[in-house]
Order: sequence, then structure tokens, then C-alpha cells
Amino acid sequence: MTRPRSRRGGGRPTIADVARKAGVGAITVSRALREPGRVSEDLRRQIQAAVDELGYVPDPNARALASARAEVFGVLVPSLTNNVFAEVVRGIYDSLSDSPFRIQIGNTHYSGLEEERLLQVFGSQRPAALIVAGIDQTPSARRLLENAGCPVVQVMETGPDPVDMMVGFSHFDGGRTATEHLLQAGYRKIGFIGARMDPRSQRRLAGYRAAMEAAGLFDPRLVTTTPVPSSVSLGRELFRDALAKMPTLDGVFCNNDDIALGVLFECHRASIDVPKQIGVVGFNDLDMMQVSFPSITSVRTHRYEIGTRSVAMALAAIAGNPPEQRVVDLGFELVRRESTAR
Amino acid sequence: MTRPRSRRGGGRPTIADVARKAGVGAITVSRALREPGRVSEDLRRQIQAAVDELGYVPDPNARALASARAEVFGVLVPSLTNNVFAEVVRGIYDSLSDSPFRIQIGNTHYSGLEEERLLQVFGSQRPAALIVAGIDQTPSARRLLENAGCPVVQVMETGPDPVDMMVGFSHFDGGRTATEHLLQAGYRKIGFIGARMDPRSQRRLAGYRAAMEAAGLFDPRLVTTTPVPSSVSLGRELFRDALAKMPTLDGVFCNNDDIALGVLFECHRASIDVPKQIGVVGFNDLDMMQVSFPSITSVRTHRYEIGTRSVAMALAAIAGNPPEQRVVDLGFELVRRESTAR
DNA sequence: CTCAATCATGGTAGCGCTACCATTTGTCTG
DNA sequence: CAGACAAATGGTAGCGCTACCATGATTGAG
Repeated sequence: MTRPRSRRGGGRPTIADVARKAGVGAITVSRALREPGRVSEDLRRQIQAAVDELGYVPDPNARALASARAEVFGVLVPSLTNNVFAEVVRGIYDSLSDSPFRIQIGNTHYSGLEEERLLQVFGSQRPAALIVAGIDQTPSARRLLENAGCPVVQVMETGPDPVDMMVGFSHFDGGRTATEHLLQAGYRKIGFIGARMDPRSQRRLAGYRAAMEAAGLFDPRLVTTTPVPSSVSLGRELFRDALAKMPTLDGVFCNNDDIALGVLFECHRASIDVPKQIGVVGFNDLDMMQVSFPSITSVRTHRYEIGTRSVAMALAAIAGNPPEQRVVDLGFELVRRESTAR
Repeated sequence: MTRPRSRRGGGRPTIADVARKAGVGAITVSRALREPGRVSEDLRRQIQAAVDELGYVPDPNARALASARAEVFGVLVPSLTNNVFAEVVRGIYDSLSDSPFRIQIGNTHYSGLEEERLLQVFGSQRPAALIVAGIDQTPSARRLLENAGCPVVQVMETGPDPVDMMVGFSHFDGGRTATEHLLQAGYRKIGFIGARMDPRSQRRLAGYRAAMEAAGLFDPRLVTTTPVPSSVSLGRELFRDALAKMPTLDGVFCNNDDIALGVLFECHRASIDVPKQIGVVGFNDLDMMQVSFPSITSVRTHRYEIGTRSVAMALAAIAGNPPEQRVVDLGFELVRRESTAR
């Protein structure tokens, strides 16, 4: 004898309202919306009319509960302000904007523990796919990914042992290529400057080191790093530190473009000629690298494409066509500019 | 005689499992998790133990369906890569990271239609709160916000007619202040350079114009704008256009710091002395403004705080204590630097 | 010591949707 | 033209959780 809970939903139309108005069963409305091919032309039109008239929008919560699958992409990135991840995320958004999938972003703040916590939270939603930055998950996070029951794409890097799929490039090779370029240009005392030494930065450093060692020029005093988050002003400071430590420095491979810009500005200020006295190479090739004076050589990475490609792979897997190539290396390009042209 | 749908959920524990293990009713588990104060110390511990042992995580979809309210903050921004919004979003994330609320971001791409569409989608989820950038919603979007049935915070700007709450500052005043500073420094032929002339940019331009007119110095040929998205390289190009149009230019107020940086680089390249020949002012005061050579005067805005403050206001409203002051002006500060010191 | 008020706990009935059948209708084969 | 089969539609029973009410235990006032 309980009366129905008088529309706690706040009165928005439900699938039953649409069904009534269209004179069909609720399930047919559901089908018309999700698998239009399985409903006759006639009914489909009728139902669409009812939907439009009522302004019906399916409740994703009810949908997820009933189908045990939410139309959500979970995305885990270590930072929201870092331009690099922002571009990846933009690629993901653009690729999904016309799909029914929503996006849930988690910010791990470069913390493995936080990543685990967020995977736990995401998992409880039964997402349609997970896209996570990096390949260095904790064992526990890796287990959560393996048991997620949905396609998983690790992005930003490639590596030997994907949880499921991967899209990225080799940071080691990027670091090595940048350093070799400086060597070929005739620089010898080449420093490495890096902030926020996350795993990707570490691998770029390793690439730098490999190149320097191969040339018999590696010296630990050439390396200046800090765990502090990267910024242009930090780049300037680190460069000053590096110069103080090693006044004969004649080149720097900067872990990213912000740092490189900071270096460039400090050179201006200290009247150090770039590229004559010091060669500068950045990483990522942000727009401003080509504009700065002098323009800065940088390693161009395909961040937006990493986003779009990872979505494409996940969508294919959801549709039942997991891509044959589970690890996609999008590579990078060294863009030579004035800052290393001497 | 239908057997239950053998755990379509994929076997993760439900509230019933926890209840059984703890020897209590399901509803008590639900309460222990949401309103611990209403469950006795004893049971609470027992339940917590069962939760930990089973690794139970509540299903947010079921929760949202049953309570007609999702623990989701909907956030609508016009761009994901624009540093300004990225900072606001970061503030929002940081403020909510310890709460049960998830965040759903929508990218409107500066389009009113897209904003409407996203509000529709968000609305179907019954979010706990909505945070939207800007105050220039279409009438239809405004209606959607008014009927959202949850706290709404408009951010980035302040204005006379909030849907519910507002956090921001006056872009008009910002533009005027920047321009007045240039005037006071003795510059006369002051140009305005702006890309992506969204409503906020328009108001900064209006502020610039007001200051110039008050000084009897306004000339439409001093204004150079484009609807193209902003970038450092675009700043350089627009500055060249501006100079070509008005070779006697002796100052520029740039609609944002990217543009200002592009202007600075072009000045370097063309051997134009900043600040002697040309004064440059930016907007937002990104980190690099203080590092560049010369350092660039800019209008510092409190982007991160806009994010944190908007969340605080929304949370208060959710808790039933809507803030007395519904429109919060966080202001801005003109930071004087070398680029206008002549 | 009684009775009302309070507190702690539980049962039931949905929230809005879809998976899983069942049913009806039309279509083709032999 | 019967029988088999596919296509189109519908009914029922949950998905996992919480709102609402009911119940029993405890407390305090008179």
C-alpha cells in the first residue's frame, strides 16, 4: 500500500513515458536508441518523435546499472597543467565528443598510490575503457588494470610488456637523439637539465647519458636535476646552478621546453650567445619554440595523436576488433633550429 | 523460475555481501558508509572490517540511481589546453580530491551550442553541482542551468545577474588598468593585440578602449584582433600586422601572455627595444612573465583560487549553507616589470 | 513504574534501465 | 501449403543501492 516515490527524479521523463507516448513497449524504445537497426523504420520515427517532444535523455546511471557497463572512459594523468598531458587529453576529448562516451579524468599527481586509489574508484564504475599515462604502474595498480574487465591503453611511452595496449614513443631514444644532435653540431660539454624527474624524464636522461658515454664525454657533474615541478623560472635557476658547477658548459639538453625557455632567457640576461657559446635543445616542441629568438631546437612529440590514437584503439577493442598491433610507437622528430646552429 | 542473472557485474562484492559478512542488514552498511554517526561504534567497526576484507567499493551508478543524485561535479570549460582554464580545473580537482565527488569535464570549444548539448548530457546525470566558465550563456543554456536542481557556479568573470553563484573578476577593469599603466608610463600610441576574441577578451578590449578614450588617444587602427586561437607564434604575427598598420606604435596591451611573449620575441628579432621603444603588457601573469628578458608586466589573475573558491561555495550550498555573498570578486593585480619601465 | 520520545536497526519497494527470454508475425523452402 | 526459421516486439525480473517506513530497545520525564 505504499504509493510510488512521487518521482524523486525531479520529474524528468523516463523511458516509460516515451514508450507510452509512442505507443510501444519500453524495451523497444531502449532498442531504438541503442540498436536502431533492430527496430522497424516506422516505430523508430515514432519513438524519435516522442523523444524529441518530451526532451527525453537516457539516465546514464540507470543504464550503467542495468547493463553492468558505463559509457565512460577513465583517463589517468599525472598532471593537468602540464602542457603535454593537456594535449593528450584534448586528443581524447576530441575523439570522443561525437560518441556516447563520457570521460572521467583522474589526476594522480605523479603518485603511484594516488593512481591505485583512482583505479579503485574508476573500477567501481565499470568503465568502457581505461587510458593511463605511463608504463610504470605499481604491481597493485597493474593488477587493477588487468582485472578491469575493459580495454586498457597505456600512453606516452612504449615498453615491452603492455597490460593490454600501448601508444607512445621511446623517451630514451628521444633523449639520445637530442644529445647526438648537439654532439654532431660540435658541442662537447653538454649538460642535462631536468625538473620533476618522473620515469619518462629518467629515460630521457638515460638516453642523454648513453649518447654522452658513447662519445666518451659523460660526466655526472653535467647533470642537473630536481624533483620540483618544472617551470620556465625553474629552468633559469637550474641553468645558473649548472653553469656555476661547470662554467665551461657549451650545450644543454633540456628535459622539456619550459626549461629550455628558461635557459634561453638566462642566456639573454647574462649575454651568453645562443648558439655560439651554448647550444640549447628542448623537448616536446611547443609552439613557442619556433617563435623564440633564437628559435629553439626541440624534439617534437605527437601528443595530440597519442590521445586520438589511444581512443581509436580502445574503441576498436570495445567493438570487438582489438588491433593486431598492440604497441604503437608514434615516434618523434628532431626539429633543428637556430639554438643549435653554429 | 528464472535464476538470478549470475552476477553480470563480474563478481565484485555488493553491499549485500558486506552485510552478510558483517551480520547486519544491507541498509545498515549503507548508513555506516554514508552517515557513520548514526550507526553504533560496534557495528561500524564490524562493517568496516567486512568492507576491507572484501575490498568493497560502492557502485556509484546504483547509488546515483537510488538517491536521484550523483556525486559528480559537472565542469564546463571552453578549452582544455588554455593555461588559464587548466589552472581553474586544477583548483577544482585539488579541492575535490578528498571528497567523494567525481568530476566530469566538458569542453565547449567556445561554442554556445556545444555548451547547451553538454549541459543536456550533464543534466541527465543529476550532478551534485555545476561549474561553468563565463557568464554569457545562451538563453537556452541559462534555462538548463536554472533548472539543473543543483548549485551552479559561474566562474572566470563577475557580472550583475548570476544564475546562482559567481566567482571571478572584472576583465573590463583588468584591461583598463593595464592600459592606464601604459599611459602613466608615458606611452601614447598603445595598441591592443588579441586572438580568440571570446567574451572575456572583448571586455578586456572594452576596458582598453575606455582608458584610451578617456585619454583622448583611442584610434581603431590601434586594435588588432583575430578569432583564431591564441598562441605565441600568432602573437608575433599579429604584432607585425599591427606595426605595419601603425608604425609609430609605442606600446601594446596584449590580450594574454602568449601574445605578449610573441611580441617580445618579435621585438628581439627586429631589434626593437623593450621597454624603450615599445612597452608591453600581458594578461594572466604566467610564470614565464617574470623570467623573460626583459621581464613582462602583466595582470595577475587568480585562476587556481577561482577553482578552489567555486568548489568551496558549491560544497557549502550542497551542505545547505549557501554563501551569503553569491558573487565573489577575486580581483587581479597589475605586476609591473621591465617591459614597461622606461 | 508507566508512557512517550529517542535511538539503533531492519524490511520493503522502488530508482530507470536493459538482459533474457517469450511471443507474434512474416518469409522462405520443399 | 505445411513446417521451419528469421525478424520484430514485448514482458518480466533484476542491476546495487537508498528513501521511506516499521520495529524493537533504550532512555527519561512525571
